[in-house]
Amino acid sequence: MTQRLDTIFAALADPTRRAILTMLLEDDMAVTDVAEPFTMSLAAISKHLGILADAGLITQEKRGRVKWCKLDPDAMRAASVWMQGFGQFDPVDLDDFERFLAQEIEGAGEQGR
Amino acid sequence: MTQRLDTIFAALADPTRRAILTMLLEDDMAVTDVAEPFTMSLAAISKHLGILADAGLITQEKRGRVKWCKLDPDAMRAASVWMQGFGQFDPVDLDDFERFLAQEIEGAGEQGR
DNA sequence: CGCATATTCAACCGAATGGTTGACCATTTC
DNA sequence: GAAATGGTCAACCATTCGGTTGAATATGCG
Repeated sequence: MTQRLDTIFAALADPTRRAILTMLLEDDMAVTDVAEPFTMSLAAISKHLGILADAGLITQEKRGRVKWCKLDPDAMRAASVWMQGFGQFDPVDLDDFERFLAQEIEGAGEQGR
Repeated sequence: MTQRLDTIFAALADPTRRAILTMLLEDDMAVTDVAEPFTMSLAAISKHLGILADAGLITQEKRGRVKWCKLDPDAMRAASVWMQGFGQFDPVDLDDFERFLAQEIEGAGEQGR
């Protein structure tokens, strides 16, 4: 479990990867489509997706020559459970969250690191 | 905000730092006392605490020659809010969490990295 | 004052991270 | 079958990370 949290939090620590997760919240996507809004190479995105998959944050399924990426909430839930132990947080204001998402998606492709 | 999530998740990605946070859940502690259960050097722990403080996960206050470390739930809440946007997770079973904590604290000092 | 205690600083080290490029493999399409 | 498309692999590079050690800086105590 400790091992798992390591990889989950490490995966979440990168803004590109978080942006990818928020994109996948909209819909499942092929690797190439995930890469489209970013300025970095396809190989780099492919690596990021690999890290997300290792952490269990997404699953990848190959159908034909395209590999579909899909959000998998289990890992995030595990981390969330851990964090919530540190205090009972207020229920999330989903409007706030949507606004935040819109902003983060918008900024997704702009910078490398 | 994105910047902040970077440092928060990066801080949480290290098992030593998570163990420190769980220790601080019990009570505020001086740096030396935080270091006591670990096998690594005091300087290393001091660095870890600096990273936790930078991320806003703890605050440090110097009183006399001892620096007290105190959990600060705000940063964790910010990250938790972000994560909860990915799915409405079940309310946490606090008994489960306590059991998990006991286990993690126990194992805290055993390994370097 | 002089010594012990609490903590950080600085330099260093090996390993991991995030990115690049170019070659490669697999699948679909003409 | 040849060419285009989707994706990964491998080697490389600069930077960051997690740790070490030894010296330095406060602060408290007899």
